[in-house]
Amino acid sequence: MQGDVKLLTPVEVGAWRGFLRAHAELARELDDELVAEHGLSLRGYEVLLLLHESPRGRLRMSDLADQALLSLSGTTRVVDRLAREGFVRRTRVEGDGRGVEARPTKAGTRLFRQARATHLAGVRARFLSHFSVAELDALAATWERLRA
Amino acid sequence: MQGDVKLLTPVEVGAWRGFLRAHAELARELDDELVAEHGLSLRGYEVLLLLHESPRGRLRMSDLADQALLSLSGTTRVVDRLAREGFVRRTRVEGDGRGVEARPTKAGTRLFRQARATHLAGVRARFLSHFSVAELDALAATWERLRA
DNA sequence: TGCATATTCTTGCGCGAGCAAGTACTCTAC
DNA sequence: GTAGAGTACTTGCTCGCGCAAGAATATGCA
Repeated sequence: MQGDVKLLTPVEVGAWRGFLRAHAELARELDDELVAEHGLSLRGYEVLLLLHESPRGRLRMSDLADQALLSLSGTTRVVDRLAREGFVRRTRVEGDGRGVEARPTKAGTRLFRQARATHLAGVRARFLSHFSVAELDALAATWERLRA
Repeated sequence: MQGDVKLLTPVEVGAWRGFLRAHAELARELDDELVAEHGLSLRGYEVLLLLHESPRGRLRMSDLADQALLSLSGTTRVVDRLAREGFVRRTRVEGDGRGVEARPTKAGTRLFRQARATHLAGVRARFLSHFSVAELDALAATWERLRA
């Protein structure tokens, strides 16, 4: 019965489960850190990041959803929360009455900058610092390869 | 203001966000696949896997929680669901009346073997197949390094 | 022994997520 | 210009998760 399926080799298990475990632990730690120091979830940070990175400093809900790998309804609620706390504002899209854009308020930008310092330090300490530039390059290429 | 913080280099961004994105997409796809073909969540699969891998074919709730990187209460509910569907059974731990062990039923083992075929094929197709053995080895070493 | 403390698991509660249905607006075709 | 189809977002619902409190059992120590 076991023989029906070819199981993974130890190396394969190491590469795959290590990946899963690394992600689970990093995500949890980085989220805890942001929440503890800024009261901002990793999701909230990600949204503020995407907004700040976008060319016009704002994004339509659907674009935000795409970039955040989040459902549209999920995006609505993240933006709800950020808006309720005063970090983001909704505006109607010029020329399309159906559309809504989210953009950071001043307070949102301030929070983002502070949170970014924490977050980048965390990512460096827990992830980036373990690799040489060449290794980072190899990793980046790795992820790129998966997308094809 | 921007100058206060040293931002990530493009390579760093590629390595880090690629990692996040790869995980998000793989996890979603593999979960969808298992649910569609076997009505089993990735969590449920993981629990069945851990139970089947464990030396005695069963695990205490707390050990299962540790290995699954899940809270104890979360573990209680996953096992609840699997038990309700008849794939897992709870038994009291011999010699410790507080303890509970989970172990697969026959149906659970059958489901696991079927799901494993699907899942391994999915992991190979979406992840493992993109790498040489040497690359897998490097990846495994990568994750090992993060744990220290 | 017997009582306080610790351990193991479950339960109550609230939150963040997705799906499907609802609402509001736009576009197409006649 | 208006009906019907399409698009963009929000809302209702349900589910999975963690935390904190609770229940049951075990342990330590007088």
